[in-house]
Amino acid sequence: MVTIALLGALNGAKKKGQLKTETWPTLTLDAPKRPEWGDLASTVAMSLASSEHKAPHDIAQIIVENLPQREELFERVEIVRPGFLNLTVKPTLWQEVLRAIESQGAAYGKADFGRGRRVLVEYVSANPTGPLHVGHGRGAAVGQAIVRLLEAVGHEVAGEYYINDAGRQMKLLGASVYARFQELSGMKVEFPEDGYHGAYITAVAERIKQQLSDTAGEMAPADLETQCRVLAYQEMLRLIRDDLSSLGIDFQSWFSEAALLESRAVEQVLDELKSRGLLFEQEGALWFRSSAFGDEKDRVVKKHDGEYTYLASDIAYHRDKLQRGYDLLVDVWGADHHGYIPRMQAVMQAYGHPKERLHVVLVQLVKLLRGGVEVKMSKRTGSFITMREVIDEVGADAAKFYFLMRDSRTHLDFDLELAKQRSTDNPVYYVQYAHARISSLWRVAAERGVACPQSTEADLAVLTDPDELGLIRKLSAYPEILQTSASTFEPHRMTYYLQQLAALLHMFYNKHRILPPAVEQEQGDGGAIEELTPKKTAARLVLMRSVQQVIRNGLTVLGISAPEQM
RNA sequence: GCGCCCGUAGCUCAGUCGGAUAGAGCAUCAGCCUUCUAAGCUGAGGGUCGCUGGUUCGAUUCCAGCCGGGCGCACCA
Repeated sequence: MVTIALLGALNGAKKKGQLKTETWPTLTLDAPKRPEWGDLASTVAMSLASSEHKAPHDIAQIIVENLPQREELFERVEIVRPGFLNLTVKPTLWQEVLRAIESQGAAYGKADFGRGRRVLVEYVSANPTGPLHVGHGRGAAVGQAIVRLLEAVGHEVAGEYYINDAGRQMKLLGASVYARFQELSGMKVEFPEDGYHGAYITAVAERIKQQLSDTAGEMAPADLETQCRVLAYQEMLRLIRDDLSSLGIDFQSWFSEAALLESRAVEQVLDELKSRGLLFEQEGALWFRSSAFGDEKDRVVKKHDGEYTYLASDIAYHRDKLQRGYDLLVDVWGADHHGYIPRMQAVMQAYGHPKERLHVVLVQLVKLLRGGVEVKMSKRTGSFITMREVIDEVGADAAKFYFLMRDSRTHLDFDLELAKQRSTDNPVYYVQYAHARISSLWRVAAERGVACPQSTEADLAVLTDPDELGLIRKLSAYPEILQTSASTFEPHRMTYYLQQLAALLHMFYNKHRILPPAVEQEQGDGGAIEELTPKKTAARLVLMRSVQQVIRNGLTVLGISAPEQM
């Protein structure tokens, strides 16, 4: 509404010939850092200075003169030093925020600029060779949050897990389990080099031994090994699904690499590229000319031994995604794969798309701490902390919140002790508690026979206290946070915002009364207690409901529960 | 060596499509106190935004070069 007024002022001034710039810069209004600078500030005057050949201050003056509805909308309009335009809006406008939250409910903050665009978010995609570890957990939380963020701004989104169920890793899995299987049968065997050493491998071997107890004796070793591979794979995939679902994450689709190979999609795709001169043979191998699209060098797709490289099936896989009609592909990868981005973006370009058609979100490692002390993990000995262990210890909500607290590109310190603490030192608890605390207000209100009015039934004009207006202002910022979060694929902005909102709520709650004291309670003669009229109670209840709604909306986007009580 | 990411308070990190005195939490210090839901509340100190140049009316933000950390540079996935 204020932006419209500003735009009106600019256009009005242009009509009168006071301004001549062709197209206005995008008008951004942000909340200034200091309260005395008003509610909203604009820097348009300064950014127009060069194209108008006028002093910023004069331009600001012109804008102010042309502001429509100046009296109705603004309490105060100020021009400060270089050319800041500081606007203090009428408190009545803030009431609109509460009405909007109430009427839009769960939709408050959402947008539809993604309308009509289909997006596929591929995430986790861990090899089905063992349980998920903590790093996968972070990728899972980030992926899910991005799916929901993109949905919230109107995209049609699907989450997909790409299963690497073909190739070397599977063979190693099978061989490792088979070796353990043989050991269980009393044979001395050499364990495969680069095999999987984890205890879970032996556990799988044991189960397989039981399952096959009748028929194992009659099977050829090769068949047995195949059996081991297939059964182990199935078990691992089930394990992964279970782990993910205990994190509250489910995928719309699971895409099998083996199925892709079986459909001969890889051959087709390579033929296609070949016919367009994008493949060439050299030193007995087949190469993709990715350097033609900005990659630093060309890449092998088919090795001299006739095997396809991982890249070959990845090209086919991404080609498949494009053919399924997605307008945007988002891949969530471990940060150690960053070098892979140029060649996959080359694939996009090879198919005539801009490289931005594929957006890769990188997720850095998680460093686990317990009470400030690092929990050492060693891949070599197979003693790593699984995602399951973390969820069992701290709970899915806390795990997700922590995974989403930082920019995914940076290393994350995750303190298990802190994450399970039920104190305000624990950010998850702090935010959820804000929500639960408001729920408890409804319970107490009911006990005391206080009705919780709709915004139309309450006189919101009594919300004039700086703490009240501060909360409302924060609530009004939510849509922009959500939308920025979505368009930059950065869920951590949401967790940060929620912590700030929760902090304001707790401060407010500690300082101000919302409900009148219970009748039987002594009124205490300390005169410093602020006067609480039924009108004020009603308005504050409306405010509290809005805060609760926004916290719930934010947590929901992040896939975290908003408990009624804790 | 080349490429990508990171470098902001003692610690963990936000912020930055260039904007006004750089923010939060933890820790530290100083008070207060047991409250509608309670595991506390209020306040204070703390910074050459890695360094050096450049562009600009204005740079923590953009550019270049350096320093430090991580990762990647396979006919592995």
